[in-house]
Amino acid sequence: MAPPTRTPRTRWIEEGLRALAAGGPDAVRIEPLAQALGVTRGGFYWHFDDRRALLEEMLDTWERASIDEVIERVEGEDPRASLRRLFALASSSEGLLTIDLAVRDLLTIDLAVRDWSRREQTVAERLRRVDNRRMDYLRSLFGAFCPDEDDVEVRCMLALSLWIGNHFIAADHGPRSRAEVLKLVLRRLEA
Amino acid sequence: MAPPTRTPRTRWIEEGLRALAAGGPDAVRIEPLAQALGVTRGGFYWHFDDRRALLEEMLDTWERASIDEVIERVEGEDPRASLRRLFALASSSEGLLTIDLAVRDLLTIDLAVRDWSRREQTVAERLRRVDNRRMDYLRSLFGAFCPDEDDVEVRCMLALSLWIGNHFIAADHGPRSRAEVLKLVLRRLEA
DNA sequence: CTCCATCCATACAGTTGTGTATGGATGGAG
DNA sequence: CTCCATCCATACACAACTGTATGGATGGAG
Repeated sequence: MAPPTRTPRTRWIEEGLRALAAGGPDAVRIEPLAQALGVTRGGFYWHFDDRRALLEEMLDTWERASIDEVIERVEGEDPRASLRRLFALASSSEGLLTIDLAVRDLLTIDLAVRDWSRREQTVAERLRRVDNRRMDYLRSLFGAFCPDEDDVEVRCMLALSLWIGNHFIAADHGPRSRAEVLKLVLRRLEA
Repeated sequence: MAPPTRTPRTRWIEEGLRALAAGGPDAVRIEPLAQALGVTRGGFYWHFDDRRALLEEMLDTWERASIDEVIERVEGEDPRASLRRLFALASSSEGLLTIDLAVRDLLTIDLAVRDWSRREQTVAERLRRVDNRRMDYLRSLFGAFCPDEDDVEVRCMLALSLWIGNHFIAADHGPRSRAEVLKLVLRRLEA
């Protein structure tokens, strides 16, 4: 049925996501992608209508992958332990997901999509779905040991902000390392 | 001495920063810039060696503008009031700075530069200078009413993360508005 | 072995941008 | 009025990419 298919759709999508992570949406160009895959653009236009179509499918893949896979990875009994695993993941590079992208890549794509969403409405809507899913999960974690609703919401916002800020902030912390500061913050958030 | 200079360097830089804010560094192209300014590229290459030179000067301008102007704007007696003004600024659009860019633009440029810094070492170094300056300021604010050093560092990291996260996070907050959540978080941070 | 689905190479036309070269305009200083 | 600094228009050479068209190649199904 399905012959060896030397360069199937998924390879183009993977490579596209890699390019997105590395250089943003403007860096996702067919010609360099083909070169990276060791072929010409010939096959690309067999799989996809045009560049837009690839970008859409890339976002489909990202949305599906990041909406649950990360959560599944840190889920467990103790909500506080899940929180710690969540932030440990932010610095890790081990493991692969269903699609052939490392966790580290998934995180970098996340950041790229965030910036992208500032200028594309459709991307913003996808990000909203993903972020809402994550917020729900965070609410379930904090809600497990915080009685106050407002308190839960505050902690969720701070946690997600921290997750993002950790990668977008370039500041030093004097004698402390970033990892140490993160540990301190986390201890505060799960108090 | 200085004739009317119809389109001086600063106009190109301004328009470049506007393009950066709107579409990221890849959107800063000479041809469209010239079109936006109502001229051809003729004059551009008189002012600048090449596109890189413009990007450098844009970053110079941004670095100088954002390293102090925002701080001057919120500075005052009460550190808690300064904090509130800081976060009020994050949603405002009033007022102009020395260069002819609105505060809102300056903030958007900030986000664009953050993403940019992930792939350009030189940009990352500039951002580090700016972020360190801001962190120092935040430390002075929190330090005014927090005795514990670790506590200060935690709050600074959270505050800066929140400032950024507020713009990069797309999640909803159930019955609450984002502004309400921000107010709750701020109350917590200045407690 | 043949056929067909799948994928690739190549060539072409068109677009958009870069950087250079060159010949002006234009207006204030002298 | 003249000159010069400042700025602009135009034209050219070049590069990179997009999308289309067309003719293969390749390998498993039948």
